[in-house]
Amino acid sequence: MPVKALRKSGLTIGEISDRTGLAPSAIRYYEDQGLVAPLRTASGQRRYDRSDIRRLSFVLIAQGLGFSLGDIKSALAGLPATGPITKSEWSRISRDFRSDLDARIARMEALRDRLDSCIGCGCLSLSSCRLYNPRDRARRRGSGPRYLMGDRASDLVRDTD
Amino acid sequence: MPVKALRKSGLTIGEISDRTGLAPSAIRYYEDQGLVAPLRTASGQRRYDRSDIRRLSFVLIAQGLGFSLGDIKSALAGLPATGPITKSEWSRISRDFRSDLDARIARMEALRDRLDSCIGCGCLSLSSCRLYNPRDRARRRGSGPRYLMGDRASDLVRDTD
DNA sequence: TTAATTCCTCAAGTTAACTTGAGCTCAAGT
DNA sequence: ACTTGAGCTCAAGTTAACTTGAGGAATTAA
Repeated sequence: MPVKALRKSGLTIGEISDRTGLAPSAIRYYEDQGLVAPLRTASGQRRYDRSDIRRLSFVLIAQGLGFSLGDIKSALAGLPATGPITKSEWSRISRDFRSDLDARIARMEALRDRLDSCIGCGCLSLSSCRLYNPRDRARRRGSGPRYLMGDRASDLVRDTD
Repeated sequence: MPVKALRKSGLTIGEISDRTGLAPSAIRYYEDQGLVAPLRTASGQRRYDRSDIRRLSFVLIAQGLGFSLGDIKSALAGLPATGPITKSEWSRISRDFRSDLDARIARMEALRDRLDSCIGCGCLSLSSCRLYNPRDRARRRGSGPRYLMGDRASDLVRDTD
């Protein structure tokens, strides 16, 4: 039989850690959160597919851009939980993710371009200001109900400050 | 004397809350963090300047874009802790903040434009990939030392996945 | 066959950014 | 004068995203 026929059954968590820069504990945590689903050996050790490196790299990057694991899980929804991911599947992710990214980019650009004029002129207290986009990003940390950015924008309509 | 001569001594926390959409508890928290410094009445109640609405709106927006309160505090450093903020002062903030914003925008655009090709082709595992920018954003949550995105990029050089 | 690594699970700790609640004071309306 | 709605402080709880540590099993290197 061909020399290079037998492939290892998968990558260990340590190898994945080395390849992605993620701590093993973080990788296990992502598994708990349903972001990655490695196989197990008979003795219970995790074995990852090579494609999981790519998957986890995506998690890392999207996270660095401020997306929550929940956001990322949604973006990844529909991909096969295990096994290689095709180029067309990544393309779909790309399309779905793009609107999110575009919205964020637009907001950043608006802040960048308007910091002078917008903040300087008091526009920030207008509910119509582009920087307050109620439909974008439901950021929440801490507990209990918290209204989202822009939810009470009606209170901001008066521009007397 | 002129009819409208006497101005109220300042805005209460409730008024600030209504105008910014921030919960009073959040506003007090920001004060603890040094982001705003209201005066106090003889009895100890907080009294805000009108300019604090603008200041807090900036906090809200920057936060929504993923900046930490620490980042924002730095951006705000140098502004007078209390009293009105001039247009030129906001312009300075704008300039200082702009490079941060530009870096983020660039990274988002890179991800947006390269999701297909970059992730699809395995470029994500290259340390040279633009999406891994070691100098950008030291995100940390949780405890203990954690290496930053890109710190171990050398482990990612092999592109065999 | 040790000895050293690496891995496993599970519980508990950590940080940021707040919220909630208790207990009390203050201010505003009638 | 009173009652009710704001405010105040301080301690403790919460969520996300992990880390750390204890106690134990499995792999790998020598």
